[in-house]
Amino acid sequence: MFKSLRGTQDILPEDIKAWSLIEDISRKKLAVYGYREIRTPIIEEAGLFTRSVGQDSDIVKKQMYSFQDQGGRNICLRPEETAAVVRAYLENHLDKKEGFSKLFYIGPMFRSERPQAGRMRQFHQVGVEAIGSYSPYLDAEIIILLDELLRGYGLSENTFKINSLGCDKDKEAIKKFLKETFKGEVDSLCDDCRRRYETNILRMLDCKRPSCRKVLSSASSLESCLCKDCSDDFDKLRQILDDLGLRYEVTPNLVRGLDYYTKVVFEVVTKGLGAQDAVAAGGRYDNLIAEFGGTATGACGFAIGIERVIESLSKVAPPGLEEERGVVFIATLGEEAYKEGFKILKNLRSEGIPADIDYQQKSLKAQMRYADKLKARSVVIIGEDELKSNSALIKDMAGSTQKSVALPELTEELKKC
RNA sequence: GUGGCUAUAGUGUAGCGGCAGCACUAGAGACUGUGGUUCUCUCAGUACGGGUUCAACCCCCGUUAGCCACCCCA
Repeated sequence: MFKSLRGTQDILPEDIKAWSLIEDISRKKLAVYGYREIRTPIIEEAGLFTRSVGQDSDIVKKQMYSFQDQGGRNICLRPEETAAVVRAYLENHLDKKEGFSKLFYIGPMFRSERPQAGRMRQFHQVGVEAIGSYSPYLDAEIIILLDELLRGYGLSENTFKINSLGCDKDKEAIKKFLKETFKGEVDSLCDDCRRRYETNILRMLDCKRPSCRKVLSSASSLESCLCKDCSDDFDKLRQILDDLGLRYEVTPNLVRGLDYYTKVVFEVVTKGLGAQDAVAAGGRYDNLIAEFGGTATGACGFAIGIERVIESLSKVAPPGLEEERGVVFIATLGEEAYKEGFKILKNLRSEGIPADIDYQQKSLKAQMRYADKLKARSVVIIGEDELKSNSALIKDMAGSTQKSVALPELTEELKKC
């Protein structure tokens, strides 16, 4: 027997309701905010991500599904979509056509991590990318949009964490500052932090070990490393969010794992998710467009983890009941009646009335039981007697009443109920 | 990738080194052609591969998968 690959799952009909709900709410809200959908390929040139996400990031180093295709090209399954959207933006000259673009996507991403609750190897994101502005108002809009989306899904207990990494120069300055500050204290840090000191020094700030926290606390006020512009913009963003009444926490140790982030970064954690509690995250990436060969311009975006939203939703709110289709069930007795019933079935469906029939020609009792399971609103019953009089019985399942109707009037009659 | 825990019908769960039970679900039926309640019957299981033993679902090892934490991230 074949099984789905590790870290992948089938989304069954019974689960689909939650998924389409999230997709529908997202599309509606994103349209209100002026975002337009973009779909990019699932496979991309691997270099797209090594360049943008970062050579040293875990995503690139050990989580990408990469392979060589028949032409010897290095291909990978996209581990995230920001880089792909920027690639598409430049490749299709959106920068020339519209200058400022608000784009969103919904789709699967792939990372070969060890699976655990809220962490799949194929997972799905709804994300937005607004390209073409440096304004803190855009940052604010995006954070507000994220808040509205999450609330729209039904997630209300969200904590917004924000921080500023500063521009490219500031980021370098911060790294250098950290390198020098902790030069003499590397030995007192945990194994992970010693590794981070070499590979991704910013991540050290994220360490949860109390001993490391103690050592690192002296560096927690990185805001002092920001240049005036970055610091002013961060202040401005906070001011806007305050004015709009969005609650957030400034989290100085919030660092994103993707290299392209600059200036403001944010993350939303929600309840009921265990260790993988970030439902959404994002930030600015003002260098990426130029990095990919475009004219330097600002950009900002986020991605929401759909599985995590659903997971969290299932903890806070029980799933709703199955939607009523108001289906009409056709029950027949005998071959001739079945033929007639099959015609009626086709006519009802042509009229847009949901209708079903049994394909095994079971006993009437079994057909009725099946009709009940389908939550049929009415059942059309045709047997020998009905065929003789060219009529059918319509049974109302809720009221348990039935009446005889001439076949030519059947569809009209069923439309009424 | 590291560590820990777990694995019994489709689902949820008992059990014992010696015939694997229960509930739900599914299917059939309870006087000729009528659902929901009730009753009866039926289908269906010890994840996989080794080992110990007269005998393994049970003990041991490995594999796989899931869960939890780390790591990382959505």
